[in-house]
Amino acid sequence: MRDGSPQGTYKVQALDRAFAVLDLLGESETPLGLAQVASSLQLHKSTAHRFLMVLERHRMVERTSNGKFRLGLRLFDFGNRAIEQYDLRDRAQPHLRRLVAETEETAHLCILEAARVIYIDKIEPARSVRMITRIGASNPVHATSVGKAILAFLPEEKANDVIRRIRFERLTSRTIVTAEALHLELEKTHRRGYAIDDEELEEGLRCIAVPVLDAQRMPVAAVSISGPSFRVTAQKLPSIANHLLQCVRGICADMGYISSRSRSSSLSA
Amino acid sequence: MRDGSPQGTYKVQALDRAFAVLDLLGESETPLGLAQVASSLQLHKSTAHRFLMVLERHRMVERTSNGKFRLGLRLFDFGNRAIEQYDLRDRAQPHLRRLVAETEETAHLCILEAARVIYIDKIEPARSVRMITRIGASNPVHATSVGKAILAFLPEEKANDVIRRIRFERLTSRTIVTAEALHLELEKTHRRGYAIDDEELEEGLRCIAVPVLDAQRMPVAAVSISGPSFRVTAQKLPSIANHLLQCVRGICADMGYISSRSRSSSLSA
DNA sequence: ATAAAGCTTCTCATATGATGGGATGGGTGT
DNA sequence: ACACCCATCCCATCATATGAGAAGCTTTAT
Repeated sequence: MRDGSPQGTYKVQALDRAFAVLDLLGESETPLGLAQVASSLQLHKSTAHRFLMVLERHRMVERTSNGKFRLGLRLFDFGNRAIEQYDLRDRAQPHLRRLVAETEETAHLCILEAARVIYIDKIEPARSVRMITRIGASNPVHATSVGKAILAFLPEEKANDVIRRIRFERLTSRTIVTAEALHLELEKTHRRGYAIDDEELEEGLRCIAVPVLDAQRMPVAAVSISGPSFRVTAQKLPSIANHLLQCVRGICADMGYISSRSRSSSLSA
Repeated sequence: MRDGSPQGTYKVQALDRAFAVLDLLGESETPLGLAQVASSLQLHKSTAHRFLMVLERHRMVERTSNGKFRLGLRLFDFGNRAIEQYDLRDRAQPHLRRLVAETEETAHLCILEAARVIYIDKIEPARSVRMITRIGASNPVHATSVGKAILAFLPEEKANDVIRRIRFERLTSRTIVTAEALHLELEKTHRRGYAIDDEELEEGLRCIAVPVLDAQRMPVAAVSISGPSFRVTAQKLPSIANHLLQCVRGICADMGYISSRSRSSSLSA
């Protein structure tokens, strides 16, 4: 009973509804009026209104000049508090910046949660076209280089726990969609020392990632470089991987993950 | 009736409680157990437990390995969505970076909400000791350079609305604690073109700020440089102000705030 | 080993507190 | 001026959250 938490029991209607409101506002590109919120969520006007007023009091939503609602900055506050614990982010930034300067492609810093990877930082090269990812967003482990990088260096036990939770959705023609194929890939990844996502998440996008291992050699995060396939070519992979490894080495040092005789075996280029 | 919202009416007990839980976890440095949460908030164990379970289902809180609770990464997601609307932040970053490189002191980007300024970005010089501010946090307008910078360039009307809401708390011996004194200071600020906080928020901390004006010349944000008083000396202020003005000019250009014959009058050095 | 204390998880009868029908009023466009 | 749409507000009803308490589980003390 210590595994997943399939039991959807424990309800507090009001909370579910409130979060549905926040979700809705978060999804919407533009601020929404009361009526829109109410009808989208099948709530009655008065109910939606009451919720919005309470949420506004807590600054979880705010109103635009024309009276419409959007997410409030309190959430921004909470979000930053939530991420603070992972001071990994702050410490990693300078290293990521150097990495981006070297490779001229977009770098991401991710951590694992359940069976998804969450983007906790992103650095883009000045000249590049913007990527669509948003910090805070998440993607499935099985279709990302960062996901595979972390999984490949997790102990069997833990890795299997995660893999069991994956819903292998197909995202492109190359997405890995079976646990067996994933296991094979992870083995290759471990030997190679870095993970590759060859258009498995998105057509035309190639990524390469390296895990950040803590003092106990447990992967706590991963750093990736992503770019259009025509720029991130197969020949360039080893060179990029080298930059990544160096970057991660710097992060580990900064985090105080003593390298002892450390990452020589499977993680040196 | 279009002014403040003093009416604390509109209650949804469940929501207030849930946010109290999040607040508590956000304040706490370390993760808390169920019992701690329940007693801190005077909730009964079962109630607190139910809330935490629901919050966990929504990933608003997560559990550490030893079963304690802390803020969840869903909040990080929401926070980033909330801030996304202000794409000001993204666009301003490179300019702030340059500013920090030039001045070698910490830069902040802030916006006004009610009678407080919210830090939406912070860039620190590599060598500096870390400042204690956290992105997402807020400070009262009357005791910050950014607050005064924005207020000083707001139309009378609006500025007074804000000032009326201020609870003039004293934070240091130099804090401005009366509306009259603040009005005088704002006038000086407007003429000068930049705002100064001379240890009014915190002993030993001196800041200087310039507002970011949109196409209608309305201040939408402010950029500041903060540093220890012994480094940010009176003589250096004009020079720093110049860097700030240049930085802000860049931001405005990037945001598409057409400068027309613009910021020549009161805001050029 | 065993007991005791402390904390979490779970169940259920109760009344508290959220609900939504509907009335009111303000704003906008025709 | 009229009609429409939308936000705000009120209040009787009952669905919902509540909290006392029992049962598990883990850790610490004896």
